[in-house]
Amino acid sequence: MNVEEILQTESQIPLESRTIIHFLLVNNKINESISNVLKPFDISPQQFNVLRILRGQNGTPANLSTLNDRMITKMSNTTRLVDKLIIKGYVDRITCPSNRRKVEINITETGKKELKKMDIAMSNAEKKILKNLSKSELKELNNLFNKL
Amino acid sequence: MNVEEILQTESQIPLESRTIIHFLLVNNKINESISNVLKPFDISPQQFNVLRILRGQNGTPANLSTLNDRMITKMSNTTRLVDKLIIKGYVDRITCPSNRRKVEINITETGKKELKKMDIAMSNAEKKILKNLSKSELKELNNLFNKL
DNA sequence: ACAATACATTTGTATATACAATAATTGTAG
DNA sequence: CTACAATTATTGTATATACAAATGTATTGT
Repeated sequence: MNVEEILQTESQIPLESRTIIHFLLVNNKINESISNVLKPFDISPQQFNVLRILRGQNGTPANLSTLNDRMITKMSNTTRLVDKLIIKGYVDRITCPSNRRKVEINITETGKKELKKMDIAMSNAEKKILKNLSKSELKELNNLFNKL
Repeated sequence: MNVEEILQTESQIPLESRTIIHFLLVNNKINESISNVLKPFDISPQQFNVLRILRGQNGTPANLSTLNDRMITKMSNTTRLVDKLIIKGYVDRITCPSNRRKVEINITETGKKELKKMDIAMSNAEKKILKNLSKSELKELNNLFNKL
């Protein structure tokens, strides 16, 4: 994935700008791939993200602010996102007994089962995206990201 | 930016998944920063992208499919995106005389002037995002991206 | 106990985006 | 030269997202 080629420019782009643009281009590719993986499951990347967070809770219910904190893409409307997962039967939501302002959101058995299928598809897609990088290159990439 | 810390998990995530998640997290940070830079100019990242492409044309008008090809984030509605830039007076659009199916889109002088201001703000933001990476680390990052 | 404040979520609304359908123009095969 | 296919852009519509306002509940100070 070459920046100059895609942008069709001959001019010299400053290294910082080039890096950011490069980053956005790669990100786009990743997003596309993720969307394709999830499309058969009729679930959006954000919904998938929420499901994974809930599973990671290991049975401890999550409330909305917890979800928001841990979501990759923060969005102001986790309520409606959870609504959609409820309709699909992947999560349930009850008002927190000890503090009725809060809600308790849990992944259902159906949700876990479906998530497992998605994981496999996702894992394959990830490997495909990153197939040209060696283990050490992957580590290097993570190290660089850590610095940001 | 540490993945495990943000995801609040103690479990070992496979290197590939970790890289992708890491990528998405960094991307989110970049997007946020870009949005903040552009907010005072009342322009979306996509609109900014289109303006830059048009400037890069050096006077050669672009039609919609050219824009679509070069845009970082492809979206199906470049028409309405251009509409908004026209309202702001940053670009103009005429139907192509030689092929009336096509349109010719150009950046205006006002557009160029505003874009110059945005560039400065954007460049500062880019430097800020990448401030913890050395020149050689930036190059390394670009090299890794090239392989994807 | 009451009012004021803070908290957690939900709802309203405007804008953005994705995808499909439509319209307008051009190219082409017979 | 006409019918049909291909190209390019626009419009319609449903869903997603961002941001602000509203709702319901809990906490705090007096």
